[in-house]
Amino acid sequence: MRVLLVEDDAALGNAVSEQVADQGHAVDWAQTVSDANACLDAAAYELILLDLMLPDGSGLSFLRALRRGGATVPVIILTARDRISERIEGLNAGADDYLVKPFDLSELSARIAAVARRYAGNPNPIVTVGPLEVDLAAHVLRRDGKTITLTAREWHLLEALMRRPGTILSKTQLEESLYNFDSEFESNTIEVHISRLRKKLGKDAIETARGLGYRLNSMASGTAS
Amino acid sequence: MRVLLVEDDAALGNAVSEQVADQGHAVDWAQTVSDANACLDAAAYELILLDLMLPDGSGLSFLRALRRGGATVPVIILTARDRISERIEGLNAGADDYLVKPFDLSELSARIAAVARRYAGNPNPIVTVGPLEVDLAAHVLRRDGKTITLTAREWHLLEALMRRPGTILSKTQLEESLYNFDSEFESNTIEVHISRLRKKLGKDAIETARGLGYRLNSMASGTAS
DNA sequence: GGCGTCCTGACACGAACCTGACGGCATATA
DNA sequence: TATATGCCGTCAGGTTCGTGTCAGGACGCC
Repeated sequence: MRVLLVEDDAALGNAVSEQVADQGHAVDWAQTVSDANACLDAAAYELILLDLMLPDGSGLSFLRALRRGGATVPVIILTARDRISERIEGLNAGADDYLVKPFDLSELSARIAAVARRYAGNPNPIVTVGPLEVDLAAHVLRRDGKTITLTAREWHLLEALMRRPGTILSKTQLEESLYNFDSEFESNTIEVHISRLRKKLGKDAIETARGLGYRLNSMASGTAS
Repeated sequence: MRVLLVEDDAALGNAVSEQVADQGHAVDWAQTVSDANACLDAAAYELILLDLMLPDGSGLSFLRALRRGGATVPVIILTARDRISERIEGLNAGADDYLVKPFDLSELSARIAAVARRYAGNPNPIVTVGPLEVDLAAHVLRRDGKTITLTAREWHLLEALMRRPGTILSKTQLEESLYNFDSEFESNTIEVHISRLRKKLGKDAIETARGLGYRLNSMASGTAS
């Protein structure tokens, strides 16, 4: 994870950033609100550790501005023990959590790990074409609930076909999308890969248009052999 | 939201359930672990408030059992001020948050609101993948009850893979999550670390997809060599 | 039927991957 | 400071398996 630490106290900042780095995360340490904003402009963070008492402005309004801007990044507030109202305000301003200073470093670790776990990620978009469920990002393909494994070439081919479902793509076009150049020679590579794909996806998943090319059949319903 | 309160102290239980109800949520109040289990069988909850000191068993083991069963419901722990280790253990056992007794009721409200907000869109924290139990916070890894120790690099790699179980991650992606930058030139570091990880986790814990990358195999069941 | 296009099993090559070994480096211990 | 320990990146040799090629057959179209 990439973590932004916003904290003006040098000693605490050092300790925390070291601890976070030890946990294997990349840390950027901002000492002021304007530094923090600069960091946010420069990089994307998965977690922000935010001190509320900063020299050039309130961490609270920084947080509120962040949330108003639609940012969903988890924020953990670092706050003093006696400022209960501040903690409440922080949570209401959109913080996910807080740590009371002085805090145990192992507690910090646990909380960061909790956020990391929670952060685990939004699922990838899944496209369905006919009976096929495809998660292009994860390279997961399912048919009737059963997962099908494809090779690299087969994925590229399927991706090319899925980019324009229903429309016919010529062998030349498909070749180009596989190899990024037109093969000067003719070969039947595409035919072979189409054949291999059909064997996995089901015979009718890909339709051939004689003399023109191939297209994904979004209506297919047959079964794989 | 439907909230399950597990708390044996009558006075506190009354106060809390009243407060939660005032916030517009439905509350069920269980005074023992077995009561709580009965409630869970009977209804689905969006939030659990859990006291750790209960007459008929530890709230911690209740929580762990809950998580082991795959439950993703947010859990806020209610704990005494002086029990820091308990709080940490609680977070590691899969709690999302804790409140230190005695707590301000308005703070409780703020925390519930925070959970409600967070609950809106976030997916499951990952604790077990296949035969592996992973405690990211404590950096403890278990397989078949036996703990396995990993080196720093191995942890990062495993974390990256666990963040998206089942999806294929390219070597480049894995490299980035290890080093926070793309290595300009190629080495087989990832391959080597994958090999070392497999030796510890079991051969089939990580699947390789030739030409694409690697993925955690959540179905793995073989034994480590 | 005759022709061209497409399908598909078989096969061999080589890229991608695995893994044991080694040495550099950092940290711990005395 | 000297020694020991363990992690990590590199390398080399071995292995696996994806991929292109080819050939014979099937199919559609005139």
